[in-house]
Amino acid sequence: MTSSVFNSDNNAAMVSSLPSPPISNRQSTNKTPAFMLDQAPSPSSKCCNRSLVSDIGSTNELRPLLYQQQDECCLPPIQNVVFLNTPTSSPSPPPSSCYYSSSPSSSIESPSTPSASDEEDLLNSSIRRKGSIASLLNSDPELKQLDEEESRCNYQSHFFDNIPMKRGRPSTEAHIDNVVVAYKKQRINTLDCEKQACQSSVSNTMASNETTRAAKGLRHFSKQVCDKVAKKGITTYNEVADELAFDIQQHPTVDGQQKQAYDQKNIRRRVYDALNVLMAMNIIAKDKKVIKWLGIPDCYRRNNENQNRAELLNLIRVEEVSHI
Amino acid sequence: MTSSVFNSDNNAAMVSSLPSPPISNRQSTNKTPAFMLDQAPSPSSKCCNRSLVSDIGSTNELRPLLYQQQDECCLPPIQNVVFLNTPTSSPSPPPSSCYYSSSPSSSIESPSTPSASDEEDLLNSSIRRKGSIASLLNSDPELKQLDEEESRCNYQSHFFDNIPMKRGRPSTEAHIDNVVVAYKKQRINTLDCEKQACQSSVSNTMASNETTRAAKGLRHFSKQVCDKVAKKGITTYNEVADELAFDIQQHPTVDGQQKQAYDQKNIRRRVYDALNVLMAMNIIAKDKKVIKWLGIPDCYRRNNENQNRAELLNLIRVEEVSHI
DNA sequence: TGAGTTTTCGCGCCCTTG
DNA sequence: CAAGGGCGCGAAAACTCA
Repeated sequence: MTSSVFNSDNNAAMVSSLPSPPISNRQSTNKTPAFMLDQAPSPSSKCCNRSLVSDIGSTNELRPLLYQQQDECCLPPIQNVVFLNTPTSSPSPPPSSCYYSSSPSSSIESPSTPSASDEEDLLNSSIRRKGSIASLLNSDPELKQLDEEESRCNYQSHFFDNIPMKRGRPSTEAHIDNVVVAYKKQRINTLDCEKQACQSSVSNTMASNETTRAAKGLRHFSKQVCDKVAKKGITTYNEVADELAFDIQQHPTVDGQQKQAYDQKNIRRRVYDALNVLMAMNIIAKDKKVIKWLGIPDCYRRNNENQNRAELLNLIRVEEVSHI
Repeated sequence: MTSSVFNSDNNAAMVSSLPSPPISNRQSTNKTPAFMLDQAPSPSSKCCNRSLVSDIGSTNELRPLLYQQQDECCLPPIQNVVFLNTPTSSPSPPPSSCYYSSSPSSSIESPSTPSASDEEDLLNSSIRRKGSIASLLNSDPELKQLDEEESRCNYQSHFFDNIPMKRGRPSTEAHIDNVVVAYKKQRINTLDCEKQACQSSVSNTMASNETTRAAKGLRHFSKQVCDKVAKKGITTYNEVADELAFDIQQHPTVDGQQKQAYDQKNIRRRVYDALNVLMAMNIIAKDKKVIKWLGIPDCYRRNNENQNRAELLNLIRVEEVSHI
């Protein structure tokens, strides 16, 4: 019973009719966890709460949720990053820019797109793997933006070193280039991330139709979970899970709603995973059913010693130049 | 079938005979299957790195640990977490401050490693590692300790910085340089994180030998994964997983080695989960096999929209109160 | 290229906890 | 009993290699 069904993509269409597995777990909880207003999609930020109760017939479990919201929040939607795949279309990050929009720090995001030529190569390489999430995440549509990021206060840099690919060692110089590129890219990511923080999953609009790993899985859900919790400040598992399930289900995805195929049960299970990791890092705290956003512990923050970093950057930069 | 086996505490003894679950994935295929030492915690084993090869018959599947990877990946042994060699092994978080002290932060495979004198220890490290500090510290008995966290957020931290040393990629010097630079950069982050790590669950003093959920599971592993990545700055899945597996395996826990019971496979699987969540949050980035610590994005910090959030929080809180 | 391996990790069964 | 979450099978993705 239950399981397997989900994979088929299209079932989404028939939403209600979905063969959804018995979701034992979900059932709308009764207790209304305090806070949240149920239902409402209040557009404005606050909204959200799990309220959507689904509860349908007792037996039925599909996803009745409603509302959805996505306001600000953080992290870049994973998927967005996708674009690279598009053949011609180019990496231009579509709406991506939006994410950043509101970020206070802003200043960044100019989607200009010129793009560093070299990077392209990297991209290509990555592209082939269609969608590894990682690649998607790291994909660098925006390398160019690096500069800007700099401005950003703290981006971080470390990364750069990334490397080549393939198991064998790549040739040196090639490697170097990669490294550099990688570095740049990463910077970008960082930025985005920050900015994006604002826009949350919204962007999913695009890309998303993947249905592939990039569009589902822990990686995908955890970002959303984090954003939701961050946004709400205090919430509950059910609230998060319900919203997430709802969002996903609703996900227009233009073409198809295959996505919704993902079973709620699965999403719910994943939410636990994501929350646990966040809890482990003390980014959120949970007491009973109440989940609180704690924020990032300072320790993890990246800017403390900015200056040091700055130095390093310069240093690096120098190297970069020399190499190139 | 399968599963459950591990839980029994002693199976360690009969290593080979373990009913080990079919480890499909792992299988040591030809390439030197390295296995961990299943059996007893051999105290002195030098092992450490993925190198341990024990190779068993091809068929055998026991804990084939893992890595075997080929060249490049071979990371040096890890660890850093030195000090806790103490025999008795108390879980008590020692001087937390120390842990990181000498960490060589080895990261990716540097075969040589001359620079750090200590490295030699690494070899032995296995022994000392016995209880990785991290694990000890982090062991979370605390699932509930929310309170602390709160305080944590800003705790402060003493940081000790570690000094890095080399890491190097074998070939190309250029690359090496980059790496070095990277390393430096990362140090910065690392530091923060490290500090944090220290205090993190300090309170755990007790507990650890739980074997219960507090001592295992995603929640437990993710903290460790995070700390490791933060510390190393740049690393790889295998490095992290191997270390983690090793630490856990070694974990003396005085009384029993029940812990080691945790199958490596499980740990490895969990590491993927943890890394994915961190990736989703842009705390780390992965490119190919290289995992980089990015640090926490500012967006998560609580200031920007703080006010907004704060408002909501209050609002919610109020509700909470009323409801409860 | 395609077959064969490995690495990742989706997914959800089912055992713990509350 | 329901919420929580350990755990690991099996399949997709990423690589290797001939």
